Amino acid sequence: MNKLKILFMGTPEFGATILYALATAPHLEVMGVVTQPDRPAGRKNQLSPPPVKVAAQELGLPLMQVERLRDSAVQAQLLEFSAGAEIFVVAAFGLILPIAVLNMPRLGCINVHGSLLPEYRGASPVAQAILDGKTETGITIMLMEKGLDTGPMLSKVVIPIEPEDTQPSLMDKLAKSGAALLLDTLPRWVAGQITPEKQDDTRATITGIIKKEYGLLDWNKPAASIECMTRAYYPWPGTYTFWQGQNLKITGATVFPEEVAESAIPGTVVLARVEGKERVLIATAKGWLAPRELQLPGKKAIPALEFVKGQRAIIGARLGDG
RNA sequence: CGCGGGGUGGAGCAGUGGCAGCUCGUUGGGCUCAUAACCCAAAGGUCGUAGGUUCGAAUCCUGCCCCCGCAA
Repeated sequence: MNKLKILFMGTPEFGATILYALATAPHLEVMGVVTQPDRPAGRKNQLSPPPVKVAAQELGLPLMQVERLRDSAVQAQLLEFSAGAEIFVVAAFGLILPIAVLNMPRLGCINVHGSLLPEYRGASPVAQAILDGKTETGITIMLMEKGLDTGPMLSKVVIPIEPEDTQPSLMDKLAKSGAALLLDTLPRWVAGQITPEKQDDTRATITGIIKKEYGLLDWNKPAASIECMTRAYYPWPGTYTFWQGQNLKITGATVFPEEVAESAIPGTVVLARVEGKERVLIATAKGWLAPRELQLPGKKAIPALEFVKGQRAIIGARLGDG
């Protein structure tokens, strides 16, 4: 039996996990990998390769890096590069595939998407699911068409969201399950054993690209939804507030009911004894938020209680504003 | 050469030329029916590192190492 010849497209860690699974599967052959260019990153703006590039190099696979797919010159290159590929598999690539590209492979393009479609189409399905306090999400494998994540679905797997799941931890689970599902789905689809299921567009929701400002905490929200933010936006863009005009980063949090301390204006920091333990609590619209780690610019993130020992002025202060 | 902050007892911080300090922890003692609360006492620091300036450097100058925020 001939191995299915695949061209893989992806960029971040999620894509790299999928790529490893494809490349090491005995019944498949990854004949090439397409990813985005190296980008300046980090403190010295050093050029860093996307995870999928690193994976491709470790696996010894032919690699092509593209900035954009709209140019006909790039498309011509891609056509040449992908010669022989029967199907394109796309996982968190970060670029929209023009029709001309979608039409290249004989068996079309399929996408591994991090949600249970038609819910959470778009760029940030995982963060949005955590943000919404969902208890489960999943992976959908679908045929790609012109619209954004609108294509017919081939298979799905449901993944529970644990209360302590953060964006990367959930992403990792999704990638692993998605990879397994993909290995199972590909041969069955190629063999004609799957009937694609059309998406119910009336139930569709869209997620956009996350912006830095989304991480600014609003103490007039309930503690529970702020806690979701700390998990959805970890580690990027992170969640933060302001204290004495300085950016104060908050990493992780626990929610406590209103009764554990005397009520205060949202944003107020108090030190209270809860269940025998000393806790730093921040007042919210509903309930208390106990931050796990706090960090000032230029400083390390440290446990809230230790932070307070060195910055006693924060007790009784009001966070937010600027 | 992207911009910037920081390294001080075990932890977190203050100290910008003149005896190294604060909150907490640790250890010992006291108070108490009791305590993670309170009181008293003690231990614990070559102030990241190498050099320089100075009568005198944690503090000023220079090199190096390490940590971090912003921007991307």
